[in-house]
Amino acid sequence: MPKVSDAYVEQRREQILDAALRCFSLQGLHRTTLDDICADVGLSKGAVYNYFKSKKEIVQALRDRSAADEEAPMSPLVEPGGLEGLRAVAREVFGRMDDRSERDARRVGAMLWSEALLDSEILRSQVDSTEAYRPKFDAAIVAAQEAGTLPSSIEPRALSVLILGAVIGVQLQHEWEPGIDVGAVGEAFDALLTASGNA
Amino acid sequence: MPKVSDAYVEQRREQILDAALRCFSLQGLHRTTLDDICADVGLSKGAVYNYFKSKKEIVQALRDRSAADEEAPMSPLVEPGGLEGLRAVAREVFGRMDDRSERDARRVGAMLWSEALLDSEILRSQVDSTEAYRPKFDAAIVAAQEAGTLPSSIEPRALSVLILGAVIGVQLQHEWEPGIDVGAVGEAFDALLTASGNA
Amino acid sequence: MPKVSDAYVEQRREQILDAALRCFSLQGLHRTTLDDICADVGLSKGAVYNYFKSKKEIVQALRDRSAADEEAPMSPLVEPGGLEGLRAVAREVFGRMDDRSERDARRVGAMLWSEALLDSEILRSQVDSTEAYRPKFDAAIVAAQEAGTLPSSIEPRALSVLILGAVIGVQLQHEWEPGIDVGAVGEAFDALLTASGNA
Amino acid sequence: MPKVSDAYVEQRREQILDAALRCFSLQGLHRTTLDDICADVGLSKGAVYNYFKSKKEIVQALRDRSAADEEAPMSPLVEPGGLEGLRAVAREVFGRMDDRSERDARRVGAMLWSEALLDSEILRSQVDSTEAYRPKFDAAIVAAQEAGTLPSSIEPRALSVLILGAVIGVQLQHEWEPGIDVGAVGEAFDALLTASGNA
DNA sequence: CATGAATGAGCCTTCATTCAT
DNA sequence: TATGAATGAAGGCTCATTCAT
Repeated sequence: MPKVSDAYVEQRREQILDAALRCFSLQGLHRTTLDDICADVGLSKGAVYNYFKSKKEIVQALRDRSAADEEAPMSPLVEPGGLEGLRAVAREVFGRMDDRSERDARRVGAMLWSEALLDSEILRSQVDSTEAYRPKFDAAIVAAQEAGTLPSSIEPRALSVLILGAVIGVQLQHEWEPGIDVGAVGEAFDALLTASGNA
Repeated sequence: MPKVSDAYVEQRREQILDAALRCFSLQGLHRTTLDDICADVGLSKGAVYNYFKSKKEIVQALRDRSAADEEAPMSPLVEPGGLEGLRAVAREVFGRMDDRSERDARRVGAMLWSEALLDSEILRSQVDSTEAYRPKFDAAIVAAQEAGTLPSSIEPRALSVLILGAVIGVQLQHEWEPGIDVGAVGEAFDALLTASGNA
Repeated sequence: MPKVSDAYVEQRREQILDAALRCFSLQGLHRTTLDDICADVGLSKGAVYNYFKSKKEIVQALRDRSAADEEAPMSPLVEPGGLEGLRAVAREVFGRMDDRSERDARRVGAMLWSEALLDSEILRSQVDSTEAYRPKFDAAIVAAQEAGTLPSSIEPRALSVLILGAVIGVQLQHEWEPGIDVGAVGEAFDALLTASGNA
Repeated sequence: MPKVSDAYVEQRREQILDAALRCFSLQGLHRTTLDDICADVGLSKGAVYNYFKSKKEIVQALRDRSAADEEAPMSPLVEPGGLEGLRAVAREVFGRMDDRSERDARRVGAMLWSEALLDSEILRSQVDSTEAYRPKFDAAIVAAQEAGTLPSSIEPRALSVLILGAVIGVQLQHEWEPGIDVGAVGEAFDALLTASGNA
């Protein structure tokens, strides 16, 4: 019978993950030490190890936590769906890239993209979360094609890879060069998509 | 004064970089040790340190070396330029993503994208090399717009960020999921671009 | 002042010691953690620390507890005493080495033999308990010599060391190689002792 | 091609093992840290790890090294063999127990007896080395029985276990209580063995 | 009395870097 | 130049012990 509630445990885990996110964003996954995280969260090493049994588990938890955040902006794919859905998602996603409060999450997210190349568990989580909403992407594309607002010659799956790729790549460039006007990039995407439908 | 010719030195450096590329591709920048690289290249640690004064310098050299490889496929931007140039570049770039012989380079390249978030020198090299051909991108886009084959409402710079982003993001996804059909993605890109010009 | 009876306290202590014995037998004195013991006994760490003020004290208590068990089989040394007493003790001791229910106690006992080399308190307890019955050994030997059933040229003290040593060493070998037939070893001891008396 | 000779490597390994033996004898296997060993041998930790890849490997090497030392005193079992061989071995073994220069080896040896209960590799080495000379023991006993100098009713294997056990147990007692006169114990053994043959 | 979260010293191990040969 | 033994600063993780509830 635990002395503290599950909510307390969950809260502690979140605190630790928040600290880890800050540290990772600042120093990277590998240069951040457990001591850094402990100092940031204000707990001893032993305490942290009561909530996560290894550094890798913290990284995993962070990766899993971000999966949820990635799914939210995809809802327009279902409703209204079609071209409008794709445009709404793009608006949302490109728009959020300037949100300061999510900067650490975006940076660490990008680091995990690299980590996924080397760590099969990270990769699994990464791919799973991407594949979770790819069908919605595909469906929206198909709907747009059927509505005649997107060239029907394009393979839906390929286009969804292309669009998701653009989001990923623009986000990376934006972290490299914060001066990049992601708002304009979003508009360019919107214009391109819209124009291609009027062909 | 060196007893050996510059060519010999350069050759040795290339051998070491080749070995490092293989190791980094396999184990990542941080998990690869100098011993791994030494074992791969068949030299002692002391020898390696005669050509690079630190592990970081090896990483830097690799990053710089890849800059050259990135510039080559961009030549169609100048000649023929315009929409055709953009399409030719895309064809080339997406086409190369399936080239097995460049897989290590692509993987390490992707790792460096992440490293650039943390290391200002890597970032500098990364941004410099990107910015080196971005003007050509922009020029080709402007040319296409003037030729009426691309919507003139799109901000050229934003579109170049979007396109480069797509390349980056598709490459990442392809490394995560080798099953992705990058050829089809290239075609999708081509179709999208072409269609938007006929609006 | 304690709210609970001494009997309750004693019972709890015994439960903890039983758990510790199982853990130590399985993992050794040093590899066993307090958490292991707590898990085995089903108490929290705080509870355990209410009954023993350190891990070392648990080890000590176990060592002290085994002293009692070691004294019991020695009673034949007094009655009937002499060669018969020695033979009876040997029968009893070698016979018990196959008792599954005492296996953990034997294993931990052997671990404490090693620990006694390093810890003066364990050593003290170990030596005290051995020396407690050594006089009886000596007396039985002397009695046998006087009865002419053991060579009088043998120094009693030396023979008692030899016999106790044999018991210790056979027990160790038996734990290393459970296949050893300790019954036969007991008979060999008996035969040797008997034969030497008929010289 | 190693810069240093194999002999140099072997010498370094021996130096480290010697240091480890001193530390283990003083503080035990578990309380001794790598730093203790490094300080004793006068090398850095990194250097020690060039010769042994873990602390456990040092322990193993020590255990294996002692196997050789244990075999040497057993040669009389073959020549002259029989009862005389057994007596000669006993004389040698009990005689060496007072050798100061082998004290650390004896103490660590005893610690390994305990460790063998928990570590299957140590156990393997321990049992292997014991079983290596047990056949010679058995053969000498059989020879003595055939010569009529040992009761033929005794099972040879059981007697060899008993004798080896006596050596082990006496050694342990001697380390606990250095005051024990092992010379006298050796004589007691000799007398017992001799007397039993005259029955 | 019981609980178990928190502490923090300490341990084993790794690895970039140096330097005598 | 090439070698690889040696260095030593960290880093991840463990665990006996404490103490507020």
